[in-house]
Amino acid sequence: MDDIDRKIAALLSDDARASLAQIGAAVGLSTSAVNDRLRRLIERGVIRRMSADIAPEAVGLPVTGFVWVALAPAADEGAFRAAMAQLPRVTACHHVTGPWSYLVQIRAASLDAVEDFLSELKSGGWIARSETMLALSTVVEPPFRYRG
Amino acid sequence: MDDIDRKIAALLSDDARASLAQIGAAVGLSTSAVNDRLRRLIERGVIRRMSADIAPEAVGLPVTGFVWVALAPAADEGAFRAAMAQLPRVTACHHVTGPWSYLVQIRAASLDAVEDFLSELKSGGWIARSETMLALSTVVEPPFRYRG
DNA sequence: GCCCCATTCCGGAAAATTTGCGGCCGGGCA
DNA sequence: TGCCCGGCCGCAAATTTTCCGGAATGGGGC
Repeated sequence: MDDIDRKIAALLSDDARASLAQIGAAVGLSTSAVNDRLRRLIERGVIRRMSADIAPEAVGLPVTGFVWVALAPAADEGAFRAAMAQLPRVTACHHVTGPWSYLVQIRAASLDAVEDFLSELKSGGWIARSETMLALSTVVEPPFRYRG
Repeated sequence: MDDIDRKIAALLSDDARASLAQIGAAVGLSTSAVNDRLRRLIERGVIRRMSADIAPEAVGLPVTGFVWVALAPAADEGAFRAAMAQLPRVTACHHVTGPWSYLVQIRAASLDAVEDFLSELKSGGWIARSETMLALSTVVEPPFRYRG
């Protein structure tokens, strides 16, 4: 994990389709050397995947919501996590410090869909309390992974 | 933007290195047809980019922080947005509903680095008030784009 | 019904890229 | 000095992408 590896990681973060020759030219290595490093970066888990960043509006998911969740005292936290990990509309879910236990980010087709999501959370018996905020506009956004 | 396009988008979200032949086999099209559709998806902006998802810990950024920001009344909001867009440590920034104006997500090398970020925000004169929460653990996370 | 146009598909050839070697070089070490 | 090992290079084979022309498909207009 030297500077060249970091530069390769940054280049591929920007354009995962860059050819080995292009990368090699940028970092001063042959295609073979770049290929070796790339293989090692993937093996070591430095590169977790190559992913297409999909425009959420283009697939009918224009709404971004943030849901603060306080888990119910009796809730099965493992099951909650498993459920969040499985839902394709959940784009992020973190256990956080502060008054809430989880911060869940979702992408949805409409405000109705956001409401449906909250209903599911409640009827699942997981949450004691929640608060939802919507994104009005987005300045910076990580790549969106469309999971169908 | 039919079902096949959506399936291609989903497949490439999962693995941007899948060959046209593999995708073709999955959706029942020839490589040429898949190539046509891929080109159009990119042209139309449905696919915004192909990106390598980097493990943040592997590049020395183990800390995830969420900063809720209330902008100072006199703050230049455009400049604030431009600054957020430019900072490589800012992984997300949304204008949101609720008591705060912005939600800023960052990746940092340490708690000290988080503090430094907050100091910069304050000394920039942008924020009236802020609250920071840290991620204790992560259940779901979008791809991380390493920007150097 | 018929023509025309646009769109999307296909197969195949050419170009580009990736992959899989063997060999070379330089640093660490006994 | 001599050996070993990691990392690099160039080259050739295999794979993939790109770039055509031409064939189906599905409306619109007459």
